Amino acid sequence: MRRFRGEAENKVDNKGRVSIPAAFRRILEEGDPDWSSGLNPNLVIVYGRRNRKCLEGYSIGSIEIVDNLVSNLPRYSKEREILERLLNSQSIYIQLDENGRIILPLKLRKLVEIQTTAVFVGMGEKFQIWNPTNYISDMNLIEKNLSENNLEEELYSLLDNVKNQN
Amino acid sequence: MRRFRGEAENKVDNKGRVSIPAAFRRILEEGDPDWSSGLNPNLVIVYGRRNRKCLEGYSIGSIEIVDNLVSNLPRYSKEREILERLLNSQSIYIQLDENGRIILPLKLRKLVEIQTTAVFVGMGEKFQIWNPTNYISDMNLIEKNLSENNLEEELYSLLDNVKNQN
DNA sequence: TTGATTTCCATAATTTTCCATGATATGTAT
DNA sequence: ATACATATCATGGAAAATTATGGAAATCAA
Repeated sequence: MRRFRGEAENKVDNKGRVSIPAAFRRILEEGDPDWSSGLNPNLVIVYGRRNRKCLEGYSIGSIEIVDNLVSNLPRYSKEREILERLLNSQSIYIQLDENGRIILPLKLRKLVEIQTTAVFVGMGEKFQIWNPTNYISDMNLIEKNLSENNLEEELYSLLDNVKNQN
Repeated sequence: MRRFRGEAENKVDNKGRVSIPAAFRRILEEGDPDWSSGLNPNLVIVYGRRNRKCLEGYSIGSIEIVDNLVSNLPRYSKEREILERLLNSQSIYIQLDENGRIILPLKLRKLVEIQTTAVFVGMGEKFQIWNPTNYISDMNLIEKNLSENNLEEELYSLLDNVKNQN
């Protein structure tokens, strides 16, 4: 499965319309089991991640993996109900329009402080949508953390450890 | 099967009429085997959940899954009888009207303290209907619980464990 | 009849769809 | 490479359809 990669900055009009970057559309199309040439792909936007000033976009395929994991938990267990709250109540289906745009409801724009511009950030199996300024801050925070503690090499070495466990 | 996602706050008039959020209607339509374009879908409202100040709405398809689970229990077992009580005697069929509304009987509104406004909360295979204030409290309770006990990570890791069991 | 319930109509606000345009890019033949 | 034709993309505006909601007429029940 191909992944969401790269960054793009697009305009948001006062109805909340934004273009999804063309590169991301291709991934959404591939990831939507109902999609076929000529149709407009669906996606899911999750807005409920704690401590995170951004929205997250998932292809239908990716979100179904998560949904199915939740569905395998005991139906009325506390854990499942909490997860449904975090994942389902705090998310919405959206379908791209004919021009490759979606509309971000006002509620979500306010939540992540998006007004006239949105940054789309590829994150592999999902992508994020940021207020441009907040995105820069978040990037700087990561950079700072990495350089101050010289973490980069250590971080990448994590990858090999994971591999060894498989 | 698509899932109930997102939150919506709608007015309840003094006859008990409320609009079902349009996004939820689509799911109810898809989930009702008798539905076809032009008709109004049915749903089931369960009001028998203990310790929970909300109503729960199921598509016909979803409630049948739950019903079947109950039917798989020994016919005259105590457990089955109790579950039939909670799920069957404490629930009703409702059909949407021409405008996408249902009427919530006074009895149910009193039960969950709904007066002029109701919040609809997507919970995957079902949705919940809350008094707005009670919903906020419930959400805060979850938040608090998650952050105080640093449970979020643990909760998400549950998903990975589930995966490993397959 | 009288109160309650259901059906039907009306409307403002929102959302969706459709069309238009300039900017980029992609391609093709000379 | 250059020039020209063809797509695709990001964006704006406006028409059309849908939603949420209130009120009134029609039906029903006791």
